[in-house]
Amino acid sequence: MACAWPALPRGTPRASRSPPLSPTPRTGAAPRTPTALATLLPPPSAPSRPTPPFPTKRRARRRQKLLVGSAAEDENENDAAGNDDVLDIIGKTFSCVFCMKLPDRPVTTPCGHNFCLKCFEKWIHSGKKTCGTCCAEIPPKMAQLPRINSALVEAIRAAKVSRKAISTGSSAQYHYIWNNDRPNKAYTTERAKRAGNANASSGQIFVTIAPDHFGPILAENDPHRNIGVRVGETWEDRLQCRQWGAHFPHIAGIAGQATYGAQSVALFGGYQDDEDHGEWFLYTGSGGRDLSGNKRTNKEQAFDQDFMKLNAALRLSCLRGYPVRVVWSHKEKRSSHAPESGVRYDGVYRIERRWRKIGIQGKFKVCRYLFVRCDNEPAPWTSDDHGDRPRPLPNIAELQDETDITERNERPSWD
DNA sequence: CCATGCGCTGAC
DNA sequence: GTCAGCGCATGG
Repeated sequence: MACAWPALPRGTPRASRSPPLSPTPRTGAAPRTPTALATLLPPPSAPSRPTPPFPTKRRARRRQKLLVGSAAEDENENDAAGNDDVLDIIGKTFSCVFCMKLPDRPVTTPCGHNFCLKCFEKWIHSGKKTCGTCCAEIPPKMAQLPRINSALVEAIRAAKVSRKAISTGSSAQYHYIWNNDRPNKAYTTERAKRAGNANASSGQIFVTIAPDHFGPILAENDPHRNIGVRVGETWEDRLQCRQWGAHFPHIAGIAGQATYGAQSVALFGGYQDDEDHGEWFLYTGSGGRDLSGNKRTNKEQAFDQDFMKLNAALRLSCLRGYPVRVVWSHKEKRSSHAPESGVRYDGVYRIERRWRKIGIQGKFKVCRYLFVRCDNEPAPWTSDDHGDRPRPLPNIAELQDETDITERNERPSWD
């Protein structure tokens, strides 16, 4: 398959479609009724109920209206004359030391000069150890792993597009009753105080999405700010990330249900087999680790992973083409695309392939997933003023000899 | 109910 | 730097 992405009509909003109420039991698993887990809470005037924690009645969700959403708005792309000056200034001030153009995936040296990521790597690989502008030394650490300067990315993008007012629509009229008793930040119970935030409990959940909501978090589910969770939004830690709904589990890297699908994944560098290329990456399933001794995690593989539980959730999302939210942590130490600090929401991806292989550790099998970005908003590391467009699938070397492969075989779940 | 989970902290 | 091990949230 040369191109896995169907050509979407230009300007078609591709976001926030909930899966069908009763997923067809293609996998043989019993379909779960979403409403069983979740009941819409009564309006504020109604008497409160302590549980369940989230309302999960699946309503038809409003189509997302994003920055680069509608065809009508696209017509205006060329009238940004007022921004030319800004772009000029940015171009002069921040241009790539190597190619002299506006940097693509910019990285910034401590001396304050910028490179495209690719140009920087070329520069380093050609043996250079100093900045091409001021000859200041480039720290070995940066030479080895340059991190994309997301602030500059933002600045360039802001100069490129004249931001249009976002129509917010009506905000959700309900919120979770149980939430009201919780503080704004993570907190520790009396019993857990000794270990501080290590044993913290989540604070309020600020967004009104159901815990099994697929796709982006829209303005209508953000009654506090009315903007939704935007690509690039960054939080201090997993608990804050949870509070804004991007990824609910506190420790686990996959949010999902075996018979329903996966809502989100976290890239934390916890699995050696993970491999990142920004717009696509290879993700490793969970499990296969010995958690005896009251551990929560363990780096060492102790047995094969199989497609049960969370790994099955990812497999189902792959089959159905559901959108999966992705958050990245600064703990992912091997990637230029990871944030410098905190946890960042990077938009929705689809899982195009799923297979298994012997892990890097050499003994046991791990579940593998090919994630490809598919979001209406540009990624935090690019200065593009548009979201993802169809692109060919990457060539995965480890897939050459693999026979047990699942491919996405339904059209992607976009509106 | 029990098992799992790519966190987090203080203590070395 | 390494390490143990806790509450909590979630799935089953």
